[in-house]
Formats: sequence, structure tokens, C-alpha cells
Amino acid sequence: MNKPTINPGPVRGPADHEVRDQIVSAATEHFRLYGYEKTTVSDLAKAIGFSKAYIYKFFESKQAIGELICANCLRQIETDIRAAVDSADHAPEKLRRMFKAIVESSMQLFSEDRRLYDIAASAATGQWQAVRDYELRIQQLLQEVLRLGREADDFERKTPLDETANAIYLVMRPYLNPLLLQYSLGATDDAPAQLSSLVLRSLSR
Amino acid sequence: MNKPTINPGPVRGPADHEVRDQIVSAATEHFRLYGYEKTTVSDLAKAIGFSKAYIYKFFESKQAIGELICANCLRQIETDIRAAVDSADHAPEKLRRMFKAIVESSMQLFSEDRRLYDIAASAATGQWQAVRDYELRIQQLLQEVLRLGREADDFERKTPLDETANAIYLVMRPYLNPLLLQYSLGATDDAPAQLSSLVLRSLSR
DNA sequence: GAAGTGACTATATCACGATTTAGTCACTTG
DNA sequence: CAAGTGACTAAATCGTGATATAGTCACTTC
Repeated sequence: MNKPTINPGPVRGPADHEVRDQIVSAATEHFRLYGYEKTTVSDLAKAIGFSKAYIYKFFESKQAIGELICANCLRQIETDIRAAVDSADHAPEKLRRMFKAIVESSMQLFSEDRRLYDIAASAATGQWQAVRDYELRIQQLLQEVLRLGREADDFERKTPLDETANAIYLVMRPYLNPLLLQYSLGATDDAPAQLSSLVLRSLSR
Repeated sequence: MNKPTINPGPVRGPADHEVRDQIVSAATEHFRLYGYEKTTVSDLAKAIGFSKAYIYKFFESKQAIGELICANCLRQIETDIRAAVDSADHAPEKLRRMFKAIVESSMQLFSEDRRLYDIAASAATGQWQAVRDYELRIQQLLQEVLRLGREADDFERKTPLDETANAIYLVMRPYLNPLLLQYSLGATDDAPAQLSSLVLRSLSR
């Protein structure tokens, strides 16, 4: 159904074009209202008043459109997370809030905007590039927080930074990946608090 | 398809009966060879030379048979894990080996015995009692190791024991639950090592 | 050459009748 | 009463032909 994105491929057609934007906003609306699967490319064409064939002048496939919308969603979550991190002064609290924001923001997408969550789920099962990029950026953010904490002498410095980052990332993953999230919650809802405490204990000097 | 087991229910028919055992071993074989879904209750009946109706004198439902087989599988994994824990002298190493055994033993079920894994997956999606029991027993084992480590002065004692246990359990969960496992691996295969190191750091005094 | 499309194909999805399957029950047999 | 079953039903599953959909291409228009 969904192919893993190997080569993101050069954007088809003019990268900056009014019609491209129209497609994107029509897709966002339709995906949000009816879901990714239920929306046909013809629907999108009809919505913007062009033929279906024309859409393929701008996007390689329906999935390519989905990936873009999905990437936007994930970027929104990422923005929330970054805001949460920025809202704290010190690394330990940054980490706590990061964890909390991950769960809350993902859960919001999951529960409030079920239809959009569907895309993210498709993306995750199909290993779309957008998800990999997102996970990578979160990993980098995490590393940044860790570095900050080490510089401020809040965190231990013996363990190699990238090993620490990777391990903590593994702890976070079940709450980041939309597919895993639905299983991860339900277990207990103060998981993020307990886990960030554990992680912080592991970072203490 | 699968109903969450609310009431495990009293065993139907005589609890200790030759035919019950026959059913169980026939089911084990069939599920292993053809999978849970593909095996019909009539198949089992044919295999033991009785009518289908007779099977229902011993089991409430097909799922009840599945749960039993699944419980056996999980108990096997649990045995492996306990063996791994027992093979080490001190709590920290016990914890390391526990983590490793969880992943390895679950993975073995996953890859070697794909058909049986299917049951476990059905069980996990359907929230069968067997899985909940299994998870509970692992949690208890974990708590036991932690208690041991605290007594031997290997682990910190400030954090409440059950909070620590729960948090660590949350870290382990993605590798315990067969459904989560398939997503959790593929990320990196030295996840167990990295995670147990992190956990141990969090336990250090 | 840029903007745009109708008509086409191969594949995926759907609707729906035919078949299986889980599960029950009244009944037989010794 | 214990051991056992054929015949039944409701619900799930399957097979299949009909429909819908993703994606392409030759073509037109300006």
C-alpha cells in the first residue's frame, strides 16, 4: 500500500507555483476532513478546479502529497516540543518538558485530529521519509539539551554524548512514533513523568 | 475478532482429564504449524478423533484454547528470562541479562516460530488475560531484582521502589510486548545494551 | 514552450452471494 | 450420570465480478 520512501526525489514541476500551494491546502483540508485513504486525487483536482492529470505535474504521487502534509503535521508537533524546551531555563527541566510535550502534542494529533493521525500512521508503517526526518530532528534536539546540561554541569559527562542521546531517544521513541503511541499509552498516563525522572536520575552526577 | 478477557472464567469440564491434554497438544501442534487463525476447532477435533462439540465440554471458546497455548509460550519466555536473571550473582548484572533475555527470547519466538508469534500478537491486540498476567509477573521479577540490588547496596534507595520498578518496566515494555517488539527492533540492535546501561546509571548511588 | 486535459490501463477496492466457522443444544448410548 | 455427537444458527470469511482509483501519455490550446 505504502512504499518506503527511498529517494525523496526532486520536486516535480515548478517548486514555487500558485497551483502547488492550492493542491497542498486542498489536500490538507480534505485529509483532515475525510482522511488520507478516503480522499482521491480526483477529489483534490475537483477542489482546485483542474484535472487530475495536472496534479501529477506537481507531485510524483498521492503519497508524495501525503508525505508533505504529514511532514507539516510533524513539524507542528516539533514546534510544540521546541517551545516546551525553550520555556525552561535549565536542562533538567527542559528534558522534563520535552518528554511531556512529546506525549501531549502527539496525543492531541491522535485524539483531536484522528484523520490526520491516520496519515502519520500510514507514514510510520510505510516508513516514509518524513517520519525518519522528524525522528532525526527530535534526536538532534535531545542531543542539544544534553549538551547544554553538560556545559552547565547539570549532567554527568562520563558516558559518550551520542550513546546517552541514543539511549534516551530509545526511551522516548514509543511516545514519538504515532504507531507505537497508541500502545504505549493506556498503560499509565503518568508515564512521561516517571520516565523523565528515571532519565534524569541516569544523568545525575 | 478477539475480545479482551475480562473474566478468565472457571475451566469448563473436568480440569484434569486426558482429553483436555490431547486438545492442548493438538492445538499446540496445529497453531505452531498453521497458525491460530488458520486452525479451526473442527481441525482440532479431527486430530484427536472426537467431535467438535466435545471440545466445547473442555474449553469455553477457541480463544480460551489460544490463551492457554499463548500462556505456555509466554511462560517459556519467562523461564528463559528467570534463568538469565539467576545466572548472574549481582543485581546490576541480573538486570543487564534480564534485558538481554527479554529481547532475545521474544525475538526467537518472533522469528523462529512465526506462527506462534501470531497468537501472541492476537493476544496482545485483544488484550488477553494471559498477556496481562505475563507482564505482571515480569514486573514482579523486576521488582525482586531491584529489591535485591537495594539490599546489597548496589542501587540507590531514595526513589520509592514501585515507582522505580514501574519506570524501568515502561522502558522494557516495547521489547516485552510482541506487538511493540516488531517496531522497537529495527531501530538498533544494541538497544537492550544501551537501555540497560541507562537504567543502571539511573539506579546508581 | 507553458498550461492543461480526455482517454486509457493496470491495479486496488467494494458489494454481495456462497461457503466456513464458532459455538449451542437436544439427544443418544452404555 | 459420564461420554459423546449430529444437526442447527448466527456470524465471519471468501471468491468474484463490477466499480473506482492511481498514474501515464499523447494531444490541444494559447
